[in-house]
Amino acid sequence: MARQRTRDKVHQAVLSLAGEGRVGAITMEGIAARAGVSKQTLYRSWSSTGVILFDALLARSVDEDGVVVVPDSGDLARDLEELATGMVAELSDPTQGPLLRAVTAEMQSDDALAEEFRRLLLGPQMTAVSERLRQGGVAEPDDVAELFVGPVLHRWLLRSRPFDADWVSAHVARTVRAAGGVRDRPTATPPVGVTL
Amino acid sequence: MARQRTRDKVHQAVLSLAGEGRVGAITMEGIAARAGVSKQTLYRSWSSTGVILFDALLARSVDEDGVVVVPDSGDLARDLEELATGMVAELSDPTQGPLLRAVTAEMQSDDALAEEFRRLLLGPQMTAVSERLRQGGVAEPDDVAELFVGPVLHRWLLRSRPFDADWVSAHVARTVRAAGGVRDRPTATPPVGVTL
Amino acid sequence: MARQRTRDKVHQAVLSLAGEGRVGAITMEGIAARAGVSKQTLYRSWSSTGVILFDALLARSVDEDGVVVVPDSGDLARDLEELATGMVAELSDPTQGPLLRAVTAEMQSDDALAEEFRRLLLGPQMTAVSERLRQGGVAEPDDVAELFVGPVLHRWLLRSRPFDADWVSAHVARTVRAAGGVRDRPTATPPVGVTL
Amino acid sequence: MARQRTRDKVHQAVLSLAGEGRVGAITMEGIAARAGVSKQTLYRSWSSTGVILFDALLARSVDEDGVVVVPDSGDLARDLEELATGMVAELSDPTQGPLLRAVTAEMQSDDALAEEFRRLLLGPQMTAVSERLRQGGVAEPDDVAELFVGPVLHRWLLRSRPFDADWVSAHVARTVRAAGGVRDRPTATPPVGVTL
DNA sequence: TTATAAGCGAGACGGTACGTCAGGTCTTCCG
DNA sequence: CGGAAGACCTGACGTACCGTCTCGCTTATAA
Repeated sequence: MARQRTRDKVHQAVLSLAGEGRVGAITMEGIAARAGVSKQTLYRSWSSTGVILFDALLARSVDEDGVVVVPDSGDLARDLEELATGMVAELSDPTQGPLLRAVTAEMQSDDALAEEFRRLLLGPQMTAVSERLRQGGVAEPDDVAELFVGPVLHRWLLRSRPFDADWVSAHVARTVRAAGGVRDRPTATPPVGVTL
Repeated sequence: MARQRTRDKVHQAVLSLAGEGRVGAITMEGIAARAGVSKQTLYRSWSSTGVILFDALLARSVDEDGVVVVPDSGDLARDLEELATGMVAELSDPTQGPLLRAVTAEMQSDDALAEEFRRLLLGPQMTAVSERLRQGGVAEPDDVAELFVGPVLHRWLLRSRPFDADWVSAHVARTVRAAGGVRDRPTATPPVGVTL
Repeated sequence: MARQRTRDKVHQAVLSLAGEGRVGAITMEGIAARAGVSKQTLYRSWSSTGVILFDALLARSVDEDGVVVVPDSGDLARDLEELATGMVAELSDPTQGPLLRAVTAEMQSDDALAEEFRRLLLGPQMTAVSERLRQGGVAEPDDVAELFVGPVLHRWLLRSRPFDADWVSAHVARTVRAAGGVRDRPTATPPVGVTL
Repeated sequence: MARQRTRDKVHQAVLSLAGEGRVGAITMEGIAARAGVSKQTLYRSWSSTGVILFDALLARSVDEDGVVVVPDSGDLARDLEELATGMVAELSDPTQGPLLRAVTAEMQSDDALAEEFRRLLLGPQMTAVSERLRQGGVAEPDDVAELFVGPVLHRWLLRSRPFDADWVSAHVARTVRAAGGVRDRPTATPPVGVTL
């Protein structure tokens, strides 16, 4: 069956539409037209634009192996800074960012989508961060992961202030302080990974 | 433009519709019908459902004096806990919560709405929190305010986990630790207020 | 585009609405509702109520073969009288009359509709009358056809006076006189027909 | 009070709007705006756009004395030709023509307007023509007047063919023939007039 | 001269219809 | 026989006018 072929065309169409701005204006009809696919075909596999956007996002962000990678150099502060910088880059990406915004918006009124989002994207990422923190000897790694990620989300979703490198460093410092200091291993081990 | 009588009818309609769940399904036509008002009248004063929802929210949350009040007992940890508990209560309120969700969602694709939100709601609130932190001797009060509020937003918007009292306490403790400890005044002063 | 089934429903709806008087109050929404059809479906095939009314009129008046028939008994005066009587009957018909009134009214401000009207309804009819006059040996048949039809239109559109049988006879006599008398064939031939 | 002043402003506005084409698109709001008058003032004196258009038309066509003038040189054919030429000129006038079209259209679904039209415009004009024909010894002057005017209306309203001088002459000849020939006075008398 | 009421502009208001867009479903027909 | 094409019903969009209804602001007489 031409399923994968169709998925690719649809993802391609979504990314190209998203790249043109106006992510909020993406419609089933628009995607169908751009992908050269019938509306019926879309509805057969996805129930709403939100789901399609999320699917496209996922296909791109877990590129091949379905693994979330978190840096693990042995220096927690350095790793957190790298992590935060990566997040900021993704959120600022002209394609990824708007897609994530749209999905986050739709989640607010679509429970099923929210569930998928948590299960396939948010959960693994939070787990990976938490795991890295536990490696570093942090006591309540889940909560500290939240403390680390929450302010980034706040700035981004509420658009309060732009990101800059100084803020990222200071934020890492605060997070580490909140965690009760670092007791990281002195020697490096392989990076932490979580399979989706 | 719109007479106060009309505004009241519209806000009333929005709240009643929001109370019935399905906030995502609120439409201009639905509001007009419920309020007993014509569509033209809505469009004359508000440009989208998002703007109306926000207006209704604002009218309700700054009831009379347009002032954001933050507790100030002299004990920063206690005040933050009270503050967080209040936020959680609002976010969990069956009317406020869904309205805020809807507005936050629409902000993602409506820059003007986002601007208003920041100017009239988010800004004053963040400023008030920040001000209380400064009173408590916190060094970078704006950033710490963000650190305090961000994780709440994260849990709520991404619906990762429900709120509970223990988490609130622990979160306050982490925030205080991240702020570098408290050097609060020993005696109470009047609560901090910020006029919208 | 539109399926025959849809066209039939629409024509049916128009005729039923027209039969209820108030032809001037016929609207796209009204037709859609009565026909059990969506507005989109109407707009897909017809650009205005005028066009729909005209289409319904046409569908009814050229029932099957798309031919305009003019009597041809060999006696021009008798044929013209029959023709005029038929016209008067149509204009007085409780469904046809109001429809024609409405279409004529809309033609005054819709050039495209006027063009269609001329091409598909007025033209063939005038040609058929003219042809019959030519058969009767009338010198300038087009102009005399106009002389014959014009006063009927005048009475009807300007609502100056009602039609009666005596007037019809006298009008035919005047027309024949204006044509310079009759030199009709003594023997009957098949009636004149013009294909639309 | 300042009634006449208002009427003038309104008539002025109507004529200027009519001169811009799109007579069918003339609205109460448009007239009010152009005339610098409130809608209430319009509704106080006129019940619909059709009535206003007709009023403006009337104010212009019976300029001062409210009299319809028909030429009366003693030569009926010549007078009819002059008359027809005048009618054609009016119907072709870039302001009068469209106004008349619009009024004629609205008459089709507004009985009260139709009645006024007949009483104040059509009636006097037909009577004047008929009177001139009677002067010329025509037997059934009312019907012949109709025979004379009808075809002009036919060409104009149904937009079948443009007017030209040759057609006018031929039409007058046909009319005279239909009337049974002319038995006009050899000497001229004052022109026939009918007071509105 | 000052109230004082009538005439008027401005325009908010509840409506109806407009013409368009997209959401989902169902049918047709081609490869 | 699966999928592209697209007709179809539905419901909401945002706009234009409708006809009614206050509002204040002239302005021109009556107190």
